[in-house]
Amino acid sequence: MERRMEILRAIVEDYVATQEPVGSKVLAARHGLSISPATIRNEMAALEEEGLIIQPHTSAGRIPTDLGYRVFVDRLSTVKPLSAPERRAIDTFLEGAVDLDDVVARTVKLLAHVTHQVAIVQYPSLTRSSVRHIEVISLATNRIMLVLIADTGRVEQRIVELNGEFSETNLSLLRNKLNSLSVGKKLSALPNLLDNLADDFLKDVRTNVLTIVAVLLEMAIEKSEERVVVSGTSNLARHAPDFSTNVHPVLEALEEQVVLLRLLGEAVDEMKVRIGHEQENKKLHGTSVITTGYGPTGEAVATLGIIGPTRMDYPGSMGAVSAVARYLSRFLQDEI
Amino acid sequence: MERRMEILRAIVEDYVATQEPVGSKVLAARHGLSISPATIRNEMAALEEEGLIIQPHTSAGRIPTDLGYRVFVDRLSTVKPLSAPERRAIDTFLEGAVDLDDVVARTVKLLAHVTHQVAIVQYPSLTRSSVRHIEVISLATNRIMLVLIADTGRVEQRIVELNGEFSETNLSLLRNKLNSLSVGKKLSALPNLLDNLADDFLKDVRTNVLTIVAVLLEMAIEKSEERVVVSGTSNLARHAPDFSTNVHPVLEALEEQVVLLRLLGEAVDEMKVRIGHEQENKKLHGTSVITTGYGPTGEAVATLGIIGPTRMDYPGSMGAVSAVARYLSRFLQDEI
DNA sequence: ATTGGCACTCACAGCATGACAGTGCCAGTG
DNA sequence: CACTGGCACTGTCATGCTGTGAGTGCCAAT
Repeated sequence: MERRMEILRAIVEDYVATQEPVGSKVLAARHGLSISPATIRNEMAALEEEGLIIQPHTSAGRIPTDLGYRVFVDRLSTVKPLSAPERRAIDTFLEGAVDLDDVVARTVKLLAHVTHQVAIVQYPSLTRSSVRHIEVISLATNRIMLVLIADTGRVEQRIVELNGEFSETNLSLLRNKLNSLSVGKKLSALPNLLDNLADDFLKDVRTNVLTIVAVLLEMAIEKSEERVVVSGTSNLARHAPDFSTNVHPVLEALEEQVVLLRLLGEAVDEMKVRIGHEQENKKLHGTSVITTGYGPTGEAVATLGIIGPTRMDYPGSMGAVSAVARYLSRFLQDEI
Repeated sequence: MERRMEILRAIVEDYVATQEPVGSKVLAARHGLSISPATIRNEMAALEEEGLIIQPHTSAGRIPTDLGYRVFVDRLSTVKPLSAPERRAIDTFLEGAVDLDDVVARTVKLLAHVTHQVAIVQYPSLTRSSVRHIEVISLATNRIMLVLIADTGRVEQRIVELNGEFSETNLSLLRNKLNSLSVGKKLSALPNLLDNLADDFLKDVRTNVLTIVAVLLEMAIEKSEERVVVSGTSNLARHAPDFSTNVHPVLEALEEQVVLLRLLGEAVDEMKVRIGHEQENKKLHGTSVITTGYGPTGEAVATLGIIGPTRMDYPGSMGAVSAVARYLSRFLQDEI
């Protein structure tokens, strides 16, 4: 049984490396297994029986099934650590980022670069952030801008059109109240915290205050998980000989924020691997996704990951994803 | 001579529609030209002599060269107007956009959708914008956030780390000075306008003021042209049978901001078409680019456009690009 | 100047062929 | 009883051949 798993491992590694169905002979030769091809054939038949490998046609070697990859991944005890140059690359890549946009943009490029896959990075989730500051800026007599600054470095702004005038006095009153009520609190708590805010204002400005609060809540809650960036789509071409059938749906899927967000899922700390048909989205059968959470405090505030063909280098990619997440978390802790 | 051009037009249209080399016979049949195939052959030979068309191999029909497309496009007097449903689609698509990010994101999706090509939209250039407001927000004792709001709707922010304390009094002094000096002025004028600002402050905060001004100028000038968004990359797959050789470099090119910015070029009002080898970037030979400027005042503050295979529907695409630019300009005028 | 006719050229699909990689099965061996 | 060598079998793939058809260029006739 142990030997059979060893053979599965060899098949996966060989197939990932060569992209070609692997037969009993080369397997015996290339992988220092001290058993004969005939024995391997018997084991292979058993593996095929279990649904872990298949042969594309009678006279071909075997390739792993999604289930085969699954078992392979589950039996990995350690992910491949990054090489020294890779570690240095990460450092220099992130160095000198000026703001969160910059950090995220650099990270996603970096991840695409080290894994040679398509990288996806989600901005820190607003619902998991706390308020650092809320600013209300007067742009014109009946027009203000709301700026919401979260402790994760995210900044959201929105212009609000008002009815009639809103005095500078009222503005600073509002600003103070907003901040004293909400700074340090979770964004998800805002609706409750700001519930009665308008009562403290005179009747004639109350509707305006209500409008502003409504917009603020919209910014904080509704738009909250919205931002995701993608990089390295050209890597899809690298891995795909059978292309236009294969890549078109994937590209399509990657263009939809909703799909991406579902792909990343709820931010959790541990690494997740979804292989081929394990994914709900039909367009992404044929690809695997590796995701993990990241966050400045060590607690996940968002997710990042990669997506690539099922025949990918799992140990390597998993190592890279986890390393980049770790670096990013550390960086956010220091800088933002 | 006029007839020859008519034949070129027919060849281009037929080839764009069918994707297949077009021969003299079908040309005579399908395009109501009241001349015989033999005559067409003679004209075709002449067109080939002039370098406007070629035949991929001896026994095949003709396809236009880049130069052929060029002549075809230059002789277009009118671009195809959009259909009523398309116009309605634009309206509903842009309706309800809440801020500039939203507008730009919707526009690029829209453009990709109506043209079935890859769409590129540049954010309004900061150097062509004027200052609407500058805000300085205190986040912590030695940490402030600078927010720069431009009249084009663009908002840039940056966190600035300070040396030691910076009092609330100084903050509002700085805020007032910054705004009174710069509101309504072009961003490009900021360096001169803010040159002596620090002199008005006491010595002990002067370095901090200098830091802040430096960051502000960096935001305004250096980062200025930086933002471009792309959508519809999956459309590349739609048009490409000869794929992995063809699309990989294009995808690569589209991932580089620098390339995109060079592609869009200086924002100018009139529509530009660059066909195949007319482009500097080698990766984009084989594609054509249609760009045009847009801006709320009718004056171009940025560029948008599409990129697709040289064998594209030029009249239709040009119509769509110009219409979307017009709608977007109008929308910005009203809303932002 | 235009056209019908004709010989000519290639690309391409269809088919047969042989080489080859890999398998499953079976009988023999320690 | 697990392992192995041998062998017949199967299906893919590359190769080469052939006929067909689309399309051309040229020429003589109108």
